[in-house]
Amino acid sequence: MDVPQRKQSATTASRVFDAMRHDLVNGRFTAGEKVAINGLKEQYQVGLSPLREALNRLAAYGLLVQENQRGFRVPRLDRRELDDVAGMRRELEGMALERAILNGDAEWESELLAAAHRLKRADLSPTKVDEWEQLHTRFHSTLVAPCGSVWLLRFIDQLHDQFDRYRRMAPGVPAVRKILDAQHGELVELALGRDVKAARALLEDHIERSYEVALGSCK
Amino acid sequence: MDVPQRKQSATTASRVFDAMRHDLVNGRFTAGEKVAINGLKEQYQVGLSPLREALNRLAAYGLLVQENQRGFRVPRLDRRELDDVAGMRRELEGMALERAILNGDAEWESELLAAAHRLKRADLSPTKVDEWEQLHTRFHSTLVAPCGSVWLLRFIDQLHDQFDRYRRMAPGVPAVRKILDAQHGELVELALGRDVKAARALLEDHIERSYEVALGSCK
DNA sequence: CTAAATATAATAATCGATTTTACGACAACA
DNA sequence: TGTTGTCGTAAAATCGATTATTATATTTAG
Repeated sequence: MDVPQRKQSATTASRVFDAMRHDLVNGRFTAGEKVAINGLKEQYQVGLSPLREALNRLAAYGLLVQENQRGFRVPRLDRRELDDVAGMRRELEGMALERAILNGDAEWESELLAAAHRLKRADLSPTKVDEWEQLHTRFHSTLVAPCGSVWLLRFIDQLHDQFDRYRRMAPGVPAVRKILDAQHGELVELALGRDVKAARALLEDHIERSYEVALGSCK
Repeated sequence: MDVPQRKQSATTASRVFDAMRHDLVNGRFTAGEKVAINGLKEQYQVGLSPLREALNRLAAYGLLVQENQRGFRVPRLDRRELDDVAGMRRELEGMALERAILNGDAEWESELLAAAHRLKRADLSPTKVDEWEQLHTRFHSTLVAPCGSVWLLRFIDQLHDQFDRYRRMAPGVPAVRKILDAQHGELVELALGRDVKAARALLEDHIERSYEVALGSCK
């Protein structure tokens, strides 16, 4: 038996898109810098056409800004932009969570418990941050998954990527991190208990606290 | 005095993106059809590279769907998709209108009046539909413009394009059209009167009625 | 006759090279 | 000194051709 190839016949452009998206969100690019296309060609070992196609997608997605005739730039870290992103996350994820709690079935409950458990067990040691981040993203997306709106989920993902770019640039705050981790468990409890109002309030508080940590990247 | 050239040195890819976005929203492509890249090359009189870059952006934007190794397709018209889009429009534009009414200044009031007036005066004769559509879009975007969130406006634009694709495919309903047109004026009144609740309720009703018209494209 | 296997045609994706545009240094002029 | 204009270089955008993949037609085995 052979493993079905990781992404069935992914195209070069898609692979570059995924890789760059990951690298942008995780702060591997300096905010505000101009993207050196020829440099990226070597960095990702690809040709110009698929690379440019990936850059175009990333710009449409909002992780790059495109200026006609003068290439692509990594967006600056801007306090007001972060305010906007965090505020929209509160609104949209709050809305999505309410709906998810109303719609979510037993299967969702199981997956949510599983996602929370995996996240709690994952360690946050410097070498495994990426893995932790992935589980964290997975947890939050599981939480709102059954909200019933594809577009809402799409917007939330997009905002999450924007937000994480700031958060990953910011210095960690262990004390707050501890609170945030605890809130993940509490969120699961409230969600399973179908306490719509309390769950939403907690999620909004969770985002608010994360926001305060993320602010550290704007100074 | 010379008119600053319409789009200062826009790139070929951007021009194609704009043109195709317009054509997709206005139903110049058959829903569900596979995009014949070589055909488009002739249709828009451009080479392959800028065309593909435009297609990639449109896919990231949601007006095309991209399937690795098998090109691009025009999304199908799907009843549930329309439900989702309309529902999200109600939520997000409602939210944006509330904020806009709280933030909007005198300049906004003027622009809103102007936009509403231009729309009312525009005729809807078959040859000038495009012009009317443009004024209509302009009106709705002016209405929510001072909501204070760039991301909210971005999502609203995106949803508007999605929605209009359905509406423009649907047969017109003159009786409803008349009501909708009247509502534009009422929206201005309520907005200028800073009646947040009533304005939001009316906007949501407005979207609901448009939705019922747009439904005609799914049968 | 049906279904799997193979060959063929169509088209998507990518590459390498060319053309076009912007940016910075320097010179000419006010 | 400050402004404007020109040139050279670097980079972005585009083109034309090639390669890889999928879809279609045809063959062949059961």
